[in-house]
Amino acid sequence: MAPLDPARDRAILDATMELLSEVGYDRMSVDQIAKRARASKATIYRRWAGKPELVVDVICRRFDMDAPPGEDTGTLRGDLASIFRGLCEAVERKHTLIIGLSSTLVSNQELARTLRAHMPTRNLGDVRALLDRAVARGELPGPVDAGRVFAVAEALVWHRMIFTGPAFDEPFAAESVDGVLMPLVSAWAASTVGQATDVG
Amino acid sequence: MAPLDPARDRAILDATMELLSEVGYDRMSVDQIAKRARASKATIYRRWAGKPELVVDVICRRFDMDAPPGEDTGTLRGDLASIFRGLCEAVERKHTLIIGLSSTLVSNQELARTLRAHMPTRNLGDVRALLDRAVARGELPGPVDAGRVFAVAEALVWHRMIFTGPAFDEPFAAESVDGVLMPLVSAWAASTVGQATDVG
Amino acid sequence: MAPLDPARDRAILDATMELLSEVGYDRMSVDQIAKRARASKATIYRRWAGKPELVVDVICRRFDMDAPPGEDTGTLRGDLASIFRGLCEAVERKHTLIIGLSSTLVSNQELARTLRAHMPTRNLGDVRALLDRAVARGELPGPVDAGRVFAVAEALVWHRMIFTGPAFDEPFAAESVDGVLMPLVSAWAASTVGQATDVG
Amino acid sequence: MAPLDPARDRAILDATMELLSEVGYDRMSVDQIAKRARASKATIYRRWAGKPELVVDVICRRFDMDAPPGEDTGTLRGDLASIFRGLCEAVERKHTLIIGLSSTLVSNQELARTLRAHMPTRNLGDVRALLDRAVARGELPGPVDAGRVFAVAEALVWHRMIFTGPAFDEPFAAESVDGVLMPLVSAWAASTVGQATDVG
DNA sequence: CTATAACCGAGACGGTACGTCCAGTCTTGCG
DNA sequence: CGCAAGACTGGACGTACCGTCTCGGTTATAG
Repeated sequence: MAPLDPARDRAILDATMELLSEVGYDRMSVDQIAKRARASKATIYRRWAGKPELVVDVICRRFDMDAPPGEDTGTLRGDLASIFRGLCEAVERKHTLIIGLSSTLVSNQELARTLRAHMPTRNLGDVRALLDRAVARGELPGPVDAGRVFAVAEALVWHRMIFTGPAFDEPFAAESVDGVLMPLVSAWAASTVGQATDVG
Repeated sequence: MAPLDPARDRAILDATMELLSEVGYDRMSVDQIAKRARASKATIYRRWAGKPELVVDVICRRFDMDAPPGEDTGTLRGDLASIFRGLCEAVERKHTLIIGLSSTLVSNQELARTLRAHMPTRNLGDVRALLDRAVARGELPGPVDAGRVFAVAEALVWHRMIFTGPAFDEPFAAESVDGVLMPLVSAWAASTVGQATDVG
Repeated sequence: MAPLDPARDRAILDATMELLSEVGYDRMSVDQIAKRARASKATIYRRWAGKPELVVDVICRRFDMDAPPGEDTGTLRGDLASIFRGLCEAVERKHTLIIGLSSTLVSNQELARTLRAHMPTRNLGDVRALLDRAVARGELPGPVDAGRVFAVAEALVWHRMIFTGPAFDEPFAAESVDGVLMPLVSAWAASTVGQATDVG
Repeated sequence: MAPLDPARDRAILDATMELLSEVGYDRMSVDQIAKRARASKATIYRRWAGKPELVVDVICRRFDMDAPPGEDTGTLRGDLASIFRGLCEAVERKHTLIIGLSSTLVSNQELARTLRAHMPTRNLGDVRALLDRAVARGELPGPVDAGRVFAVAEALVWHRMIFTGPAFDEPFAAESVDGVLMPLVSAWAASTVGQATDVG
């Protein structure tokens, strides 16, 4: 058993995941985690430097942002709305878990980048497919970078969550899709110079 | 001296402000605040219910997001870029202060809304002026809601800060202004139905 | 309440005293002490550097070695036996309390000396009185230094406790009094040069 | 290599011996012992039930109280002083090692008895020889039980060590030999009933 | 000459205690 | 009364240690 037992990793990560959702970051104690995982604190601190690092690891490993795949509704607007609502759901579902991290994310930029890298891959593919379909249908005059679209969508959702809490209601979705995403996609497709991807 | 001495308010708010920038929310203790303000903890707790409330008050009162006023560059694009860079600067300057709040903001939504309400008033006026100038110059075919523009800009900046740290470099500004803000403003001005303001 | 509240001192010392007697030094935890004294650990550690120091203080303040006064039995032998049995009782009664200290006592000789100084004063007076009575009765031909007598008695009792545990049975007392103390006292009284007091 | 390797025994016992002298019983951890002996904790616990048992074994095997044999000085007083100083030296030399045991000795009386049984055999023979020589020379009118003499000497030395630290100076030795041991030996030799050996 | 069995070093594990630090409350004494 | 100073409870944090356990590797005797 010389190497750290991966089964303990899992038990601890699971317990942390549960507690994060139940009581939130601040009111979750390491002793609680240990007790629920039937582990000892030493076992936890042998793996992670502290509570924040543990939670970040939970995010990186468990947080697959498993948004619903994004259906094919037959229209660009419908597809975008589907994706967007999925993103809202995912963020809303995990928000307790995400919250306490911001400070750590900023103080530890490397972890932040790791988190960013692990997070949205799946949805990005969905967005790409969605845009391709729209081009194929003739709804868009040219190709659009899926990354830019997703970055803006993500920015809107996070901004909403940070400033007003996870109130992802219908007006918000409508305004985001009709007021921001659709105009942007149309403009980008019409232009021939929209190559930059540096927004997010 | 029966009423609470306003000079103490100021000393405490100043000390809190400084410490927030220096060490962040989590690692700032109330004892530190008291010591630096040459105040007693009782004096602090007589005024605020707790550490989160104090910090939110600091934000509401001190955090005027004192971005540079936004110059008149003669073009819509230049004006937008000026405002956007100012926003970046403000957020970057205060990011240590802002960061540690996210958890509090989410767990205490009322305070979050208060904060939101107090925060961007000044820049909003600048944005409004900027857009009016553009309409007057004929750069825009119709009026545009300044709130929507500002909300999107804000979302982009925060998203950037949260996920990659405050790396507000030139490519980011260019892509944000040219790739997102300009197309959006143009689209909104062209339409006649852009009234909703519910993005942020 | 700027100075440390003496009432807390007492509560903590009392709790420590009780627990020492109930469970012994090793199995007594500082958390237990805090809980029983309705105190916080911070309050304890503000006063004492650690568990050993606290216990040593308990000894110095509470441990008055309150042996029974030593009755006047009418004979030197009876008086000596009375005193000796009282000493046995005292040591036996407190032995749980005394035990865990030896290591601390040696590593901190100053505390050891303090302890030594505070411990046996009362019995020493009894011994003196006892010897005076014996001289007055003519049982002893001359005066005897009470300190020397008490030191030897103490040495015998501690030696017994350390090596065989507190088995202060009748044979031990008999041998100590008849075999050691009585011959010594007689010899000292007979001599005219027995003034040194440096045994203990 | 089916039987437990005696070389490991020795390495562990040596390491324990060293650490006991260096840091004392309480602050010596089993991990330290294992590390210094280049052994595994399992190897230690395969041989001894726990830290106290290991240390007691160290005492029993290594602690031969290797006092200098006690020279023949030609006089009873000189011989006694020689033995006594040897005892002082031995105790002083090992005091760090001995100290931390008292608590264990008391809480585990069986081990204490074992230790007691193994400890003083050698010196006891010396004392016996010394007394026989004195009788042969006519310095003593009758035989004296060596065990009683040694027990009292031991008690004096330990008492000194426990209460004032190992300050085994010349006055202490003089007072012990001339003031206690000599008078006692004389008294016992003169009596015809001094058979009890129950002091220690 | 393999195979079985015990030893061994290394070190992770659960549990428990330690000593530190912090939030929020309460007390004392001064102005 | 407000204020500064600071002690107080409660409880979480991260470290250290004990005694148990499991892992491979190595060595000795048995077949």
